[in-house]
Amino acid sequence: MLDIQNLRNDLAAVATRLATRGFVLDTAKFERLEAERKTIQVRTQELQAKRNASSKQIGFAKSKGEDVTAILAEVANLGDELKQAETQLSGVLAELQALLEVLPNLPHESVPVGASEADNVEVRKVGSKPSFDFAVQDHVSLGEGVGGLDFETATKISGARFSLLTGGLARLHRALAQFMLDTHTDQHGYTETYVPYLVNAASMRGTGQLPKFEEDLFKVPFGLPEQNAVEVAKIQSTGASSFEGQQKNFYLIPTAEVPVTNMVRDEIVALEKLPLKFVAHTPCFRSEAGSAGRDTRGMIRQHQFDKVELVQMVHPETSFAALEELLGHAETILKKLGLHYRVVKLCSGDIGFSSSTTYDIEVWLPAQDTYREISSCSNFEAFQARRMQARFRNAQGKPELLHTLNGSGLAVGRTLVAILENYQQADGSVLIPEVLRPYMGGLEVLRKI
RNA sequence: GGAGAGGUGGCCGAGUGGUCGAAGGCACUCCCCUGCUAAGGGAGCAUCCGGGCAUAAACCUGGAUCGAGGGUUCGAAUCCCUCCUUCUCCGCCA
Repeated sequence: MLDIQNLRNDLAAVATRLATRGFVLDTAKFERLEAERKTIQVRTQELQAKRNASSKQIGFAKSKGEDVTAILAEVANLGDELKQAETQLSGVLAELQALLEVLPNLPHESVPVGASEADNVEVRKVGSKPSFDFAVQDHVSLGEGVGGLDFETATKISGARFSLLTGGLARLHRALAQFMLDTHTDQHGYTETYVPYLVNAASMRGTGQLPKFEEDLFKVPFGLPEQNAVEVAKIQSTGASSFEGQQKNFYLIPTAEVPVTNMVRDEIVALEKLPLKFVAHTPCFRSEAGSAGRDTRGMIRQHQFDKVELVQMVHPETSFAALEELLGHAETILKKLGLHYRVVKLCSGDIGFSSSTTYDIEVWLPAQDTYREISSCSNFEAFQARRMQARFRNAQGKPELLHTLNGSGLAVGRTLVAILENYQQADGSVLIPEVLRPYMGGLEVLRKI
């Protein structure tokens, strides 16, 4: 969430910066709501002050045994007016909040301005493309060739966009996750974290998935069955205010970013504990709404995939240094695996909703003859922290919003794809990168069956 | 799932309708005294949001917040309802 002070003080500048990411801010609406808010809030607070003063008087008078009927008469008709003002105020505040919640973050000034993916800026290339003196296969035929990659059965069990791994491939998948976790905990100073995969709406709101991107999530109803509008109205007409609590939803996490970052929601972290660095290996669930027809072959785009996620909560002054550091941590994995990749700085039109600055790491996939995203590392500055009220106590002892960052280190499924394609041999077997062999019981190659 | 007890500031904890945003303690900050591994005295010390204010800080002033939401009342931390959540015991369970 953006700082509302920012919008109040310099609405035009905010609108201009949001425009660079293709977002049109309805400034007229904001100004109207803000003006309404101001008058109504001032009036409401005046009425409240009046009521509070009178009530205090009554208490005071009563304690001295004086007659209070005169004061009581005075406040008698204040009630309705106040109630009306309060209702109006909460209505305007809710509207403002709704407007604010769907505003994306401001791109950092260092972010290149651009409209789409095509305007992203390549930062560096690391390693080089492997050369093959035979016709390369893609990961699907390689996986089926060495045995253990089975989309047909996955489709039977669940449907499209799921995969099933068995045997050596399943172990390689596990080996990758273990290797990544070990590297980040042993060498990069992250604390390993095991987190819930089902989270509540407040957590999704905190990191920015809700309210705007509900259709991208898997929602799991829990508790009482969902009521229809008529039933809801009936329940509410009985004066029950608890309707909300009787039926709720869980959401399957689309990334470990959600549960891990929300660890600090509504917390005030001691200064000396910063930076907080967590790593978690979790499955991720995405509905992939709107991506029908894209990447339908293979493991590139799935409803369920594993990812090792790096999350940091840092002092605002160090967040951009932390982003570079975190990006380096993700790159380390690719380097150790001997995979060729490039780092891309996303342009203003391509960065995610909550992000201020994002680097993507794209791994080389020979069969597709292209680079594919395998990690995304972002600094959210205070955007998520403001939504979550995640703070630290600064040197002056005052609570201040943290900066949050995260990045994939790495997407496990796509790393598996990259290894299959980059380490393939002429005979259809796949070499296992050396760093993974200890995790594979010493196995050096996945042989074609 | 059943029974019971709780949820109050950074932490502990008092508070059953009225000068309560909240005693006391711990921690922290500043000052004084004393002097050397620590003691005494004093002061300050929740958060968020408005208005004064076009702007940073400061200041003045108002409002909201005692798990959440709703209700009763001139007035709610306190009474009522619902929900969430923690703990203890029992049951069930990987």
